[in-house]
Amino acid sequence: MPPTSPTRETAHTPDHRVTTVIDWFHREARDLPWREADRTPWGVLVSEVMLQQTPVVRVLPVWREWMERWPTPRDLAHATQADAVRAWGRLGYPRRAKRLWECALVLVERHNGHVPSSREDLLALPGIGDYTAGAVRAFAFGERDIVLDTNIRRVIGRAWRAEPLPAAHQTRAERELADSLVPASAPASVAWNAGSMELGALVCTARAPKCAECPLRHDCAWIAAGSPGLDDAPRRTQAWHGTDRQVRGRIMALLRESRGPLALDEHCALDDVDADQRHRALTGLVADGLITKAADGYSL
DNA sequence: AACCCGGGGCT
DNA sequence: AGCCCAGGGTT
Repeated sequence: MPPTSPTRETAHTPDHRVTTVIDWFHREARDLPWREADRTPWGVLVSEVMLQQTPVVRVLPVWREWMERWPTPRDLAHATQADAVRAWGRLGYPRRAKRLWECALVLVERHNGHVPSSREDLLALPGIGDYTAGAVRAFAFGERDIVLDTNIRRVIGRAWRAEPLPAAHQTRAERELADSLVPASAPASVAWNAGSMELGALVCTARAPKCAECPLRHDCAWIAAGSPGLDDAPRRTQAWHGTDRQVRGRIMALLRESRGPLALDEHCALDDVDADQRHRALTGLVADGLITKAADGYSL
């Protein structure tokens, strides 16, 4: 048996903070349907796309409806894009529904109706980026991978680097630190990925962290430094009222609820919207492939 | 690197 | 009323 060098020993001994998060997760994990033993890779993929920028409580009912209607990629591939966009409801960012539907078509055509498990194949799917590819590999297939969403970035930034909030863009150093923290064994890596994400979502939240209940409160570099910098950290304010995004959302809502085409260029429900902005929203939605325009009006 | 893209619930 | 949030694609 070869002697183990100190550096290798260090690299393979999990940081005790990682172990603490894993233990906490085994005690406190929420019961979510896409975490059940009977979950499918397709269900996990759908959940991850829905959870991009949308909180769990809003995703739950829509995910259940999708799984009931379209339990496999083949089922969704037999539906229309309009069906998918309607069933998306008010989750927001409806391009995700379109891409999920396109995803189902690709899975049928190129992967025999199954979700692939390699990073390369996953990244080639529409709407699947770096985060979602890692999440599907970890949570659907139990593979060891790096999953670096905003929650995990915040937990690592605070507990290991004493930083109040993650920077706008990932750095190489951050990526390497995150990589070094992922346990070597696949099951432990999955528990770390899910657990650090859960900790960030429930306890180590962005603006009002519940440090008193945190399993890392005695080991957190940020707390040890006096929890600096949170109040004066820049806020990402995003206007909403009167924006193009709001108008697009209103148009999508009108079309979801309409059975036939709508003459939206002169629709009374959009009377309060500036004509230029209305036109911009409509042409943008057509360009995005979310709606179509015909002689009798717009439809999904 | 910068920009665009929803929406609801909480404080 | 303001603030928060399980990203991805395009330019």
